[in-house]
Amino acid sequence: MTITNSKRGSSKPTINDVAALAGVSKKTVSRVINGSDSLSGATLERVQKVIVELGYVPNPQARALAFGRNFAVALLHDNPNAQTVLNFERGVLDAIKDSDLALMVRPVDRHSPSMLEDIAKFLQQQRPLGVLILPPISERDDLANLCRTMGVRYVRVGSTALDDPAHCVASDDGVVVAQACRLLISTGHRRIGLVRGPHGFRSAAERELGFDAAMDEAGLDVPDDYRTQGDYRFESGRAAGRALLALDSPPTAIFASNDEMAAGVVHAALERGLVVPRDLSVVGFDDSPTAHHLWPSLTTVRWPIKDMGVLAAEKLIGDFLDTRRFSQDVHELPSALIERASIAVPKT
Amino acid sequence: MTITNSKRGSSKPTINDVAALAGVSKKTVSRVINGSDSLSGATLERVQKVIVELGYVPNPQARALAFGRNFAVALLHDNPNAQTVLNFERGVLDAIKDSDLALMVRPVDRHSPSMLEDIAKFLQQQRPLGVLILPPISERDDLANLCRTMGVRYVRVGSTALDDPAHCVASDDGVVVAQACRLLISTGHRRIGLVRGPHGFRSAAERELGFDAAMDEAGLDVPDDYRTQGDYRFESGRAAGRALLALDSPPTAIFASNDEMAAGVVHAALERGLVVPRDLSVVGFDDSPTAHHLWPSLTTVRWPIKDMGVLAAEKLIGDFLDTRRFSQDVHELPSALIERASIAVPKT
DNA sequence: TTAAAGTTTGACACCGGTGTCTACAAGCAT
DNA sequence: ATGCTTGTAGACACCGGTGTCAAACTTTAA
Repeated sequence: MTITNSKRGSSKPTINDVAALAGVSKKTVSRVINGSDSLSGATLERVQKVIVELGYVPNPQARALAFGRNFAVALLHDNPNAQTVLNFERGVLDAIKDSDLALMVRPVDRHSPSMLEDIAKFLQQQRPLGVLILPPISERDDLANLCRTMGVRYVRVGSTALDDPAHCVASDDGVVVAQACRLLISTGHRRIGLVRGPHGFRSAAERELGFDAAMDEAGLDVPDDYRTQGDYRFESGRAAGRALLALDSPPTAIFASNDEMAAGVVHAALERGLVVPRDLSVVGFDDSPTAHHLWPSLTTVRWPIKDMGVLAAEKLIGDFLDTRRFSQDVHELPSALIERASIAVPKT
Repeated sequence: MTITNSKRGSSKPTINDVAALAGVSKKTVSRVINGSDSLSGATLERVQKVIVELGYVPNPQARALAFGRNFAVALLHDNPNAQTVLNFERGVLDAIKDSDLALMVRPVDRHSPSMLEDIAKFLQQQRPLGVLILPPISERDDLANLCRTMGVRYVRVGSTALDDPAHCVASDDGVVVAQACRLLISTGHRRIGLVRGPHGFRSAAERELGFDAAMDEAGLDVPDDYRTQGDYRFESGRAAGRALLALDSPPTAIFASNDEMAAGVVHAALERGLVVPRDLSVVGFDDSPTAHHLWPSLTTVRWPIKDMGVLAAEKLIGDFLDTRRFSQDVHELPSALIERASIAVPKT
């Protein structure tokens, strides 16, 4: 026993204080903290009692230094949608709230040429246990490779499985979009337009696939000019809406690949003096606040984003958590179709 | 000189490697890193050269342990508005991007009885250099006191100066709201209704004060039933709108204390078959995505939230930063009135 | 009964920095 | 030249944990 009591009586107790009071070595206390094996029931109990008595909490900074890793998980995102990021964050915090893990959020800039380097530097410096990656940057394989080569755990969140089940959490965009489109079809629509998401985005491709599936199923033919290109932003949706509505035989319903663009489509319709949904039905995707606030409120698709946060955290650092809500092998979570007021029976 | 080279050649260089290569002691390298005084130009230069050569970056975990503080600033928020949080975050990151500081984001639950304890535990464990507090929890003096007694620096963000200039960053809500209301008045409105923010919120009070100022100035009398109570959420705005429009002599314009409630007011108007802005002018506050996406797009007030992030960070940890954009004594930043399409000349 | 194997625990170095105190050199007044 | 102050840099302990390795004790097998 070479342990001395900490000098400053008022300060937070350290591992040394616990060790001294329990009459064991630091290392033994460390073993108790980390739930290591090979501990006799007697010592374990004694040490735990002292820990509680002193209200001892291990110092994360010291642990990080000795362990070579920060007891934290990092969230990498490129602000697809503020509400999404925050809700996901809530999910992650929910999952880790009983552990002594921390969450660090890292916004990155997808358009910066130094993005990968910046992230590499961040991972080098902060050494989180692992990273959670939100779309759209979750789709980048080079980022996943970076994590792999740097030995940092990662979980990618996406519209579809982006990686093997251990490294991804997915929604089923294609499935719900098909469901949404079937709703349009069963309401009577035959001429249905599409506003795509940006090129190169997996989510955009998945949603279009869902759209196609529903159209095929119903034997509906989609003319080329019914498929318009957007970039997930409001203005692109408005432009797409204007183009679609200016066609000789315009669609009676439009599926926009996200809510912002759907809002743009609604604006385009209103500009022409059309009434939504009487003259045009619109469906969006995301269930953003906008979808709720728009008039008419928008029928849309809601990602189970908070649950995805929980699941992603559990996948990433399940071994550090003592309670789990999801089983190991789940990786896809179902989205929900939120039916609101933007769909009606077509006039003709 | 008691320094030995690090054994593992491939690993990141440590302070020991730098010291050995430069032929100085660890402590001297430490002095260089921290820009301490009392260093001869010769050694400083030599050490700096080696640092660059080796690509040495100090290990934040080790620094945190020795320094007794994490080189990070924490952002405490209660999700007033997702976009606001994220934009503020951007500002903070902008300010610290050239330093080796990190940002940790901490959502808290204002309604949880253990909020203060949770935050205290967080501060104890993570030991950030300081905390940035976003409204509405920034308004809580007990939180500020907690920081003060725990010796953690803090800066509070609010609608008005919540603390002495060194500890707060403020917008000028009252001033812009008055300006917005003057715009309504000069457009011809005489019957102007108000949807208040929730009781006990400084921002709500400030905005009402601005409203009052403009009304007084114009000698307009505001009947009691023109002042309705909201809680910053959509539904409360809709309810308030319904109540106002059901009055015998309804207002021709309504100022809602935030955009969500303004959206609710717009819904209430549309429900009655009114056309906005022809039959009712509406002004909101926040410049949220909703304000932009609504039809008609909403005239509203934009907080300089990103700049407030920069300013708040500079106030909090200016001594760790080598570049500053704002002068020490600025603490109020001007908001902007964003004129869009929701105001028109009243019919009568 | 004794050797071999397994279990539990401690001493000690170490992670990579910073604080304190001291040694030494240079600059200044006496 | 002597003594004193000031500036510069090093030795060493320390922050609060974890890894390694060996000692002490227990159990099992011969």
